Amino acid sequence: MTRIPAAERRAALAEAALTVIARDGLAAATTRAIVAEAGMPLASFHYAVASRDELLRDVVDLVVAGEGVAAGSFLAHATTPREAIRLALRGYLDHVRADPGNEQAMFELTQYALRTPHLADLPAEQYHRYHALAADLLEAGASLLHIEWSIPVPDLARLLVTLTDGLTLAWLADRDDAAAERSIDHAADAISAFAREAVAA
Amino acid sequence: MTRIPAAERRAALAEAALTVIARDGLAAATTRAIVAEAGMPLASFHYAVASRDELLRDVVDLVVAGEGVAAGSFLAHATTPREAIRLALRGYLDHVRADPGNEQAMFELTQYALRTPHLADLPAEQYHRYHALAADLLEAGASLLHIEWSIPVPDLARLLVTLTDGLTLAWLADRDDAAAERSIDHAADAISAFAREAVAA
DNA sequence: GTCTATACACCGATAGAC
DNA sequence: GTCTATCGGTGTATAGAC
Repeated sequence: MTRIPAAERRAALAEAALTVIARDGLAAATTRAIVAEAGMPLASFHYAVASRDELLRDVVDLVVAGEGVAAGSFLAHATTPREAIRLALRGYLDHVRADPGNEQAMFELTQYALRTPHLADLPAEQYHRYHALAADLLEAGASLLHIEWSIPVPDLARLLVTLTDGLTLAWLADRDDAAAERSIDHAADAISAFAREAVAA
Repeated sequence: MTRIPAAERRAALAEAALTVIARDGLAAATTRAIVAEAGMPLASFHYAVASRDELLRDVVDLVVAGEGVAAGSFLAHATTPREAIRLALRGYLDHVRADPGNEQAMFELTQYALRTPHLADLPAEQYHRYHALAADLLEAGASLLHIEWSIPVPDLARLLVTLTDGLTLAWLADRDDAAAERSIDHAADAISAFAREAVAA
Protein backbone atom coordinates (compact mmCIF):
# COMPACT_ATOMS: atom_id res chain seq x y z
CA MET A 1 0.00 0.00 0.00
CA THR A 2 0.97 3.58 -0.46
CA ARG A 3 2.71 5.55 2.19
CA ILE A 4 0.37 8.05 3.84
CA PRO A 5 1.55 10.50 6.50
CA ALA A 6 0.19 9.83 9.98
CA ALA A 7 -1.33 13.31 10.25
CA GLU A 8 -3.32 12.72 7.09
CA ARG A 9 -4.59 9.38 8.34
CA ARG A 10 -5.52 11.00 11.59
CA ALA A 11 -7.64 13.59 9.82
CA ALA A 12 -9.26 10.94 7.63
CA LEU A 13 -10.11 8.90 10.73
CA ALA A 14 -11.70 11.92 12.42
CA GLU A 15 -13.85 12.54 9.34
CA ALA A 16 -14.84 8.88 9.19
CA ALA A 17 -15.64 8.86 12.91
CA LEU A 18 -17.93 11.87 12.52
CA THR A 19 -19.71 10.17 9.63
CA VAL A 20 -20.29 7.05 11.70
CA ILE A 21 -21.39 8.96 14.82
CA ALA A 22 -23.81 11.14 12.85
CA ARG A 23 -25.29 8.11 11.11
CA ASP A 24 -25.29 5.44 13.84
CA GLY A 25 -24.55 7.18 17.14
CA LEU A 26 -21.51 7.44 19.36
CA ALA A 27 -21.97 3.98 20.85
CA ALA A 28 -21.71 2.47 17.37
CA ALA A 29 -18.53 4.39 16.58
CA THR A 30 -16.14 1.60 17.51
CA THR A 31 -12.59 1.53 16.25
CA ARG A 32 -13.67 -1.21 13.84
CA ALA A 33 -16.58 0.81 12.45
CA ILE A 34 -14.39 3.88 12.05
CA VAL A 35 -11.59 2.18 10.13
CA ALA A 36 -14.17 0.39 7.97
CA GLU A 37 -15.70 3.78 7.10
CA ALA A 38 -12.25 5.16 6.33
CA GLY A 39 -11.28 2.09 4.30
CA MET A 40 -8.27 1.33 6.47
CA PRO A 41 -7.10 -1.81 8.25
CA LEU A 42 -7.74 -1.89 11.99
CA ALA A 43 -4.10 -1.57 12.96
CA SER A 44 -3.83 1.78 11.21
CA PHE A 45 -6.02 3.19 13.92
CA HIS A 46 -3.52 3.01 16.76
CA TYR A 47 -0.75 3.77 14.37
CA ALA A 48 -2.25 7.20 13.66
CA VAL A 49 -3.84 7.98 17.02
CA ALA A 50 -3.07 7.01 20.61
CA SER A 51 -6.58 5.95 21.58
CA ARG A 52 -10.24 6.19 20.62
CA ASP A 53 -10.74 8.99 23.13
CA GLU A 54 -7.94 11.00 21.56
CA LEU A 55 -9.60 10.71 18.18
CA LEU A 56 -12.89 11.93 19.62
CA ARG A 57 -11.05 15.09 20.61
CA ASP A 58 -10.31 15.69 16.93
CA VAL A 59 -13.92 14.95 16.06
CA VAL A 60 -15.17 17.66 18.41
CA ASP A 61 -12.83 20.14 16.74
CA LEU A 62 -14.26 19.09 13.41
CA VAL A 63 -17.86 19.58 14.53
CA VAL A 64 -17.21 22.98 16.07
CA ALA A 65 -15.41 24.17 12.95
CA GLY A 66 -18.31 23.00 10.79
CA GLU A 67 -20.80 24.82 12.99
CA GLY A 68 -18.91 28.03 12.34
CA VAL A 69 -19.33 27.72 8.59
CA ALA A 70 -23.06 27.03 8.88
CA ALA A 71 -23.81 30.05 11.05
CA GLY A 72 -23.04 32.92 8.65
CA SER A 73 -24.98 34.54 5.79
CA PHE A 74 -28.41 34.74 7.48
CA LEU A 75 -28.20 38.38 8.37
CA ALA A 76 -27.76 39.67 4.84
CA HIS A 77 -31.48 40.03 4.13
CA ALA A 78 -32.64 41.30 7.49
CA THR A 79 -33.82 44.88 7.90
CA THR A 80 -34.85 44.77 11.57
CA PRO A 81 -33.30 43.15 14.66
CA ARG A 82 -36.34 40.91 15.00
CA GLU A 83 -35.94 39.67 11.43
CA ALA A 84 -32.22 39.19 11.92
CA ILE A 85 -32.71 37.00 14.99
CA ARG A 86 -35.59 35.16 13.38
CA LEU A 87 -33.67 34.41 10.18
CA ALA A 88 -30.59 33.33 12.11
CA LEU A 89 -32.60 30.91 14.27
CA ARG A 90 -34.57 29.64 11.27
CA GLY A 91 -31.35 29.09 9.39
CA TYR A 92 -29.99 27.16 12.30
CA LEU A 93 -33.11 25.02 12.57
CA ASP A 94 -32.98 24.31 8.83
CA HIS A 95 -29.39 23.23 9.27
CA VAL A 96 -30.47 20.84 12.06
CA ARG A 97 -33.38 19.49 10.03
CA ALA A 98 -31.19 18.94 7.00
CA ASP A 99 -28.76 16.82 9.01
CA PRO A 100 -30.11 15.85 12.43
CA GLY A 101 -27.44 13.23 12.93
CA ASN A 102 -24.71 15.82 12.98
CA GLU A 103 -26.40 17.77 15.77
CA GLN A 104 -27.11 14.62 17.72
CA ALA A 105 -23.47 13.72 17.33
CA MET A 106 -22.53 17.00 18.97
CA PHE A 107 -24.73 16.37 22.01
CA GLU A 108 -23.55 12.80 22.37
CA LEU A 109 -19.91 13.88 22.16
CA THR A 110 -20.40 16.63 24.74
CA GLN A 111 -22.08 14.31 27.23
CA TYR A 112 -19.47 11.62 26.68
CA ALA A 113 -16.63 14.09 27.12
CA LEU A 114 -18.10 15.29 30.42
CA ARG A 115 -17.96 11.70 31.68
CA THR A 116 -14.45 10.98 30.43
CA PRO A 117 -11.60 12.33 32.60
CA HIS A 118 -9.21 12.77 29.67
CA LEU A 119 -11.82 14.76 27.73
CA ALA A 120 -13.51 16.62 30.58
CA ASP A 121 -11.94 19.92 29.53
CA LEU A 122 -13.38 19.74 26.00
CA PRO A 123 -16.98 20.88 26.56
CA ALA A 124 -15.91 24.13 28.21
CA GLU A 125 -13.68 24.94 25.26
CA GLN A 126 -16.38 23.90 22.80
CA TYR A 127 -18.96 26.20 24.38
CA HIS A 128 -16.46 28.99 24.66
CA ARG A 129 -16.11 28.83 20.90
CA TYR A 130 -19.87 28.71 20.36
CA HIS A 131 -20.28 31.78 22.55
CA ALA A 132 -17.52 33.64 20.71
CA LEU A 133 -19.12 32.75 17.40
CA ALA A 134 -22.53 34.01 18.53
CA ALA A 135 -20.95 37.20 19.84
CA ASP A 136 -19.33 37.83 16.45
CA LEU A 137 -22.67 37.37 14.73
CA LEU A 138 -24.37 39.76 17.12
CA GLU A 139 -21.67 42.40 16.58
CA ALA A 140 -21.95 42.01 12.83
CA GLY A 141 -25.72 42.28 12.96
CA ALA A 142 -25.61 45.37 15.13
CA SER A 143 -23.22 47.14 12.81
CA LEU A 144 -25.27 46.15 9.77
CA LEU A 145 -28.55 47.39 11.24
CA HIS A 146 -27.09 50.44 12.94
CA ILE A 147 -28.28 49.35 16.33
CA GLU A 148 -26.63 48.44 19.61
CA TRP A 149 -27.46 45.80 22.19
CA SER A 150 -28.73 47.00 25.55
CA ILE A 151 -27.00 44.20 27.46
CA PRO A 152 -23.37 43.05 27.14
CA VAL A 153 -22.82 41.15 23.90
CA PRO A 154 -21.25 38.14 25.67
CA ASP A 155 -24.39 37.83 27.81
CA LEU A 156 -26.66 38.00 24.78
CA ALA A 157 -24.42 35.56 22.91
CA ARG A 158 -24.79 33.00 25.70
CA LEU A 159 -28.54 33.46 25.67
CA LEU A 160 -28.61 32.91 21.92
CA VAL A 161 -26.62 29.68 22.21
CA THR A 162 -28.92 28.63 25.03
CA LEU A 163 -31.87 29.08 22.69
CA THR A 164 -30.31 27.17 19.80
CA ASP A 165 -29.41 24.25 22.08
CA GLY A 166 -32.87 24.16 23.60
CA LEU A 167 -34.61 24.47 20.26
CA THR A 168 -32.50 21.68 18.83
CA LEU A 169 -33.09 19.29 21.72
CA ALA A 170 -36.85 19.78 21.66
CA TRP A 171 -37.03 19.40 17.88
CA LEU A 172 -34.87 16.26 17.94
CA ALA A 173 -37.20 14.82 20.56
CA ASP A 174 -40.59 15.51 18.96
CA ARG A 175 -39.79 16.68 15.39
CA ASP A 176 -42.57 19.23 15.67
CA ASP A 177 -41.68 21.71 12.91
CA ALA A 178 -44.61 24.04 13.52
CA ALA A 179 -43.97 24.25 17.26
CA ALA A 180 -40.27 24.88 16.65
CA GLU A 181 -41.09 27.74 14.29
CA ARG A 182 -43.45 29.27 16.81
CA SER A 183 -40.70 29.04 19.44
CA ILE A 184 -38.36 30.82 17.07
CA ASP A 185 -40.83 33.61 16.36
CA HIS A 186 -41.45 34.20 20.06
CA ALA A 187 -37.76 34.00 20.85
CA ALA A 188 -37.04 36.56 18.14
CA ASP A 189 -39.64 38.89 19.67
CA ALA A 190 -38.08 38.46 23.08
CA ILE A 191 -34.44 38.84 22.05
CA SER A 192 -34.96 41.76 19.72
CA ALA A 193 -36.21 43.72 22.73
CA PHE A 194 -32.52 44.00 23.65
CA ALA A 195 -31.83 46.06 20.53
CA ARG A 196 -31.90 49.86 20.51
CA GLU A 197 -30.89 52.60 18.10
CA ALA A 198 -27.19 53.17 18.01
CA VAL A 199 -25.74 56.35 19.42
CA ALA A 200 -23.62 58.12 16.79
CA ALA A 201 -19.94 57.25 17.08
CA MET B 1 -33.46 -15.71 49.65
CA THR B 2 -36.76 -14.09 50.27
CA ARG B 3 -39.47 -14.04 47.68
CA ILE B 4 -39.79 -10.62 46.08
CA PRO B 5 -42.46 -9.81 43.48
CA ALA B 6 -41.11 -9.19 39.99
CA ALA B 7 -42.68 -5.73 39.80
CA GLU B 8 -40.85 -4.71 42.95
CA ARG B 9 -37.53 -5.97 41.60
CA ARG B 10 -38.18 -4.14 38.41
CA ALA B 11 -38.68 -0.86 40.27
CA ALA B 12 -35.57 -1.49 42.38
CA LEU B 13 -33.56 -2.14 39.22
CA ALA B 14 -34.78 1.09 37.63
CA GLU B 15 -33.75 3.04 40.74
CA ALA B 16 -30.36 1.33 40.77
CA ALA B 17 -29.89 2.02 37.06
CA LEU B 18 -30.61 5.71 37.56
CA THR B 19 -28.10 5.84 40.40
CA VAL B 20 -25.43 4.25 38.22
CA ILE B 21 -26.19 6.43 35.19
CA ALA B 22 -26.17 9.63 37.24
CA ARG B 23 -22.88 8.67 38.88
CA ASP B 24 -20.96 6.96 36.07
CA GLY B 25 -22.81 7.67 32.84
CA LEU B 26 -25.07 5.62 30.61
CA ALA B 27 -22.21 3.71 28.99
CA ALA B 28 -21.19 2.42 32.42
CA ALA B 29 -24.72 1.29 33.26
CA THR B 30 -24.25 -2.32 32.21
CA THR B 31 -26.55 -5.05 33.45
CA ARG B 32 -23.76 -6.15 35.78
CA ALA B 33 -23.24 -2.67 37.23
CA ILE B 34 -26.98 -2.25 37.74
CA VAL B 35 -27.53 -5.51 39.59
CA ALA B 36 -24.43 -4.84 41.71
CA GLU B 37 -25.93 -1.47 42.68
CA ALA B 38 -29.24 -3.13 43.50
CA GLY B 39 -27.54 -5.96 45.43
CA MET B 40 -29.02 -8.65 43.23
CA PRO B 41 -27.53 -11.57 41.34
CA LEU B 42 -27.12 -11.08 37.61
CA ALA B 43 -29.83 -13.55 36.64
CA SER B 44 -32.44 -11.52 38.50
CA PHE B 45 -32.08 -8.88 35.82
CA HIS B 46 -33.67 -10.79 32.97
CA TYR B 47 -36.04 -12.43 35.38
CA ALA B 48 -37.56 -9.04 36.23
CA VAL B 49 -37.17 -7.27 32.90
CA ALA B 50 -37.05 -8.39 29.28
CA SER B 51 -33.95 -6.46 28.25
CA ARG B 52 -31.67 -3.62 29.24
CA ASP B 53 -33.46 -1.30 26.82
CA GLU B 54 -36.79 -2.09 28.43
CA LEU B 55 -35.39 -1.12 31.82
CA LEU B 56 -34.16 2.18 30.43
CA ARG B 57 -37.76 2.92 29.53
CA ASP B 58 -38.63 2.68 33.21
CA VAL B 59 -35.66 4.86 34.09
CA VAL B 60 -36.90 7.66 31.82
CA ASP B 61 -40.28 7.50 33.55
CA LEU B 62 -38.48 7.77 36.86
CA VAL B 63 -36.48 10.83 35.79
CA VAL B 64 -39.48 12.64 34.33
CA ALA B 65 -41.53 11.99 37.46
CA GLY B 66 -38.69 13.34 39.60
CA GLU B 67 -38.45 16.45 37.48
CA GLY B 68 -42.10 17.15 38.19
CA VAL B 69 -41.52 17.17 41.93
CA ALA B 70 -38.56 19.54 41.65
CA ALA B 71 -40.37 22.15 39.61
CA GLY B 72 -43.02 23.41 42.07
CA SER B 73 -42.90 25.85 44.99
CA PHE B 74 -40.81 28.59 43.37
CA LEU B 75 -43.69 30.85 42.54
CA ALA B 76 -44.91 31.29 46.10
CA HIS B 77 -42.70 34.29 46.86
CA ALA B 78 -42.92 36.09 43.56
CA THR B 79 -44.82 39.35 43.28
CA THR B 80 -44.10 40.14 39.62
CA PRO B 81 -43.95 38.00 36.47
CA ARG B 82 -40.28 38.81 36.09
CA GLU B 83 -39.56 37.58 39.62
CA ALA B 84 -41.68 34.48 39.08
CA ILE B 85 -39.74 33.49 35.97
CA ARG B 86 -36.44 34.40 37.56
CA LEU B 87 -37.11 32.36 40.70
CA ALA B 88 -38.37 29.40 38.71
CA LEU B 89 -35.26 29.34 36.51
CA ARG B 90 -32.96 29.89 39.50
CA GLY B 91 -34.66 27.08 41.33
CA TYR B 92 -34.15 24.85 38.34
CA LEU B 93 -30.48 25.77 38.05
CA ASP B 94 -30.00 25.11 41.77
CA HIS B 95 -31.56 21.71 41.23
CA VAL B 96 -29.10 21.02 38.41
CA ARG B 97 -26.14 22.24 40.44
CA ALA B 98 -27.13 20.15 43.41
CA ASP B 99 -27.16 16.99 41.32
CA PRO B 100 -25.61 17.46 37.87
CA GLY B 101 -25.37 13.75 37.28
CA ASN B 102 -29.13 13.41 37.25
CA GLU B 103 -29.52 16.04 34.56
CA GLN B 104 -26.71 14.54 32.51
CA ALA B 105 -28.45 11.20 32.84
CA MET B 106 -31.56 12.72 31.29
CA PHE B 107 -29.68 14.04 28.27
CA GLU B 108 -27.79 10.80 27.78
CA LEU B 109 -31.00 8.79 27.98
CA THR B 110 -32.77 11.04 25.49
CA GLN B 111 -29.96 10.82 22.96
CA TYR B 112 -29.67 7.08 23.41
CA ALA B 113 -33.41 6.60 23.00
CA LEU B 114 -33.37 8.59 19.76
CA ARG B 115 -30.79 6.14 18.39
CA THR B 116 -32.56 3.00 19.58
CA PRO B 117 -35.51 1.81 17.43
CA HIS B 118 -37.38 0.25 20.36
CA LEU B 119 -37.11 3.47 22.38
CA ALA B 120 -37.42 6.03 19.60
CA ASP B 121 -40.91 7.02 20.73
CA LEU B 122 -39.77 7.87 24.26
CA PRO B 123 -38.24 11.35 23.76
CA ALA B 124 -41.42 12.75 22.19
CA GLU B 125 -43.46 11.53 25.15
CA GLN B 126 -40.85 12.80 27.59
CA TYR B 127 -40.89 16.30 26.11
CA HIS B 128 -44.65 16.28 25.88
CA ARG B 129 -44.71 15.81 29.66
CA TYR B 130 -42.13 18.54 30.20
CA HIS B 131 -44.18 20.93 28.11
CA ALA B 132 -47.37 20.04 29.97
CA LEU B 133 -45.59 20.57 33.28
CA ALA B 134 -44.30 23.97 32.22
CA ALA B 135 -47.76 24.93 30.98
CA ASP B 136 -49.25 24.05 34.37
CA LEU B 137 -46.68 26.21 36.12
CA LEU B 138 -47.37 29.13 33.80
CA GLU B 139 -51.12 28.85 34.39
CA ALA B 140 -50.60 28.69 38.13
CA GLY B 141 -48.30 31.70 38.04
CA ALA B 142 -50.72 33.70 35.95
CA SER B 143 -53.60 33.02 38.29
CA LEU B 144 -51.46 33.83 41.34
CA LEU B 145 -50.24 37.15 39.94
CA HIS B 146 -53.53 38.13 38.31
CA ILE B 147 -51.93 38.38 34.88
CA GLU B 148 -52.39 36.63 31.58
CA TRP B 149 -49.92 35.57 28.93
CA SER B 150 -50.01 37.40 25.62
CA ILE B 151 -49.08 34.31 23.61
CA PRO B 152 -50.61 30.82 23.88
CA VAL B 153 -49.52 29.06 27.05
CA PRO B 154 -48.32 25.94 25.18
CA ASP B 155 -46.04 28.15 23.07
CA LEU B 156 -44.64 29.87 26.12
CA ALA B 157 -44.26 26.53 27.89
CA ARG B 158 -42.15 25.19 25.05
CA LEU B 159 -40.00 28.31 25.12
CA LEU B 160 -39.49 27.88 28.87
CA VAL B 161 -38.38 24.27 28.47
CA THR B 162 -36.12 25.37 25.64
CA LEU B 163 -34.48 27.82 28.03
CA THR B 164 -34.05 25.30 30.85
CA ASP B 165 -32.49 22.76 28.47
CA GLY B 166 -30.13 25.33 26.99
CA LEU B 167 -29.18 26.76 30.37
CA THR B 168 -28.46 23.29 31.69
CA LEU B 169 -26.32 22.23 28.74
CA ALA B 170 -24.20 25.36 28.87
CA TRP B 171 -23.75 25.14 32.64
CA LEU B 172 -22.83 21.45 32.47
CA ALA B 173 -20.23 22.31 29.84
CA ASP B 174 -18.49 25.26 31.51
CA ARG B 175 -19.86 25.35 35.09
CA ASP B 176 -19.93 29.12 34.92
CA ASP B 177 -22.34 30.02 37.73
CA ALA B 178 -22.15 33.77 37.21
CA ALA B 179 -22.79 33.54 33.48
CA ALA B 180 -25.70 31.17 34.06
CA GLU B 181 -27.28 33.60 36.51
CA ARG B 182 -26.88 36.46 34.06
CA SER B 183 -28.56 34.32 31.39
CA ILE B 184 -31.43 33.68 33.79
CA ASP B 185 -31.86 37.36 34.60
CA HIS B 186 -31.94 38.32 30.93
CA ALA B 187 -34.26 35.44 30.08
CA ALA B 188 -36.62 36.54 32.85
CA ASP B 189 -36.64 40.05 31.40
CA ALA B 190 -37.41 38.70 27.97
CA ILE B 191 -40.09 36.18 28.97
CA SER B 192 -41.90 38.46 31.39
CA ALA B 193 -42.59 40.77 28.44
CA PHE B 194 -45.24 38.21 27.49
CA ALA B 195 -47.21 38.97 30.67
CA ARG B 196 -49.99 41.54 30.76
CA GLU B 197 -52.66 42.55 33.24
CA ALA B 198 -55.56 40.16 33.32
CA VAL B 199 -58.89 41.21 31.99
CA ALA B 200 -61.57 40.76 34.70
CA ALA B 201 -63.37 37.42 34.38
C1' DG C 1 6.02 0.92 7.38
C1' DT C 2 1.97 -1.78 6.85
C1' DC C 3 -1.32 -5.16 7.80
C1' DT C 4 -3.03 -10.00 9.49
C1' DA C 5 -3.91 -12.47 13.32
C1' DT C 6 -4.75 -12.54 17.95
C1' DA C 7 -4.82 -11.35 23.07
C1' DC C 8 -7.69 -10.38 26.69
C1' DA C 9 -11.59 -8.02 29.00
C1' DC C 10 -16.28 -7.37 29.17
C1' DC C 11 -20.82 -7.26 27.14
C1' DG C 12 -26.09 -9.04 27.16
C1' DA C 13 -28.37 -12.97 27.80
C1' DT C 14 -29.43 -17.84 29.42
C1' DA C 15 -29.01 -22.99 30.70
C1' DG C 16 -29.29 -25.74 34.24
C1' DA C 17 -28.02 -26.83 39.26
C1' DC C 18 -30.22 -26.11 43.61
C1' DG D 1 -38.16 -19.49 42.37
C1' DT D 2 -33.44 -18.32 42.74
C1' DC D 3 -28.78 -18.08 41.61
C1' DT D 4 -24.05 -19.95 39.75
C1' DA D 5 -21.71 -20.84 35.82
C1' DT D 6 -21.19 -20.15 31.17
C1' DC D 7 -22.19 -19.06 26.10
C1' DG D 8 -21.42 -16.46 22.01
C1' DG D 9 -20.19 -12.11 20.53
C1' DT D 10 -17.76 -7.65 20.41
C1' DG D 11 -14.80 -4.17 22.37
C1' DT D 12 -9.84 -1.82 22.43
C1' DA D 13 -5.42 -2.59 21.70
C1' DT D 14 -1.13 -4.98 20.08
C1' DA D 15 2.38 -8.72 18.67
C1' DG D 16 4.60 -10.24 15.06
C1' DA D 17 4.61 -11.67 9.94
C1' DC D 18 5.61 -9.35 5.69
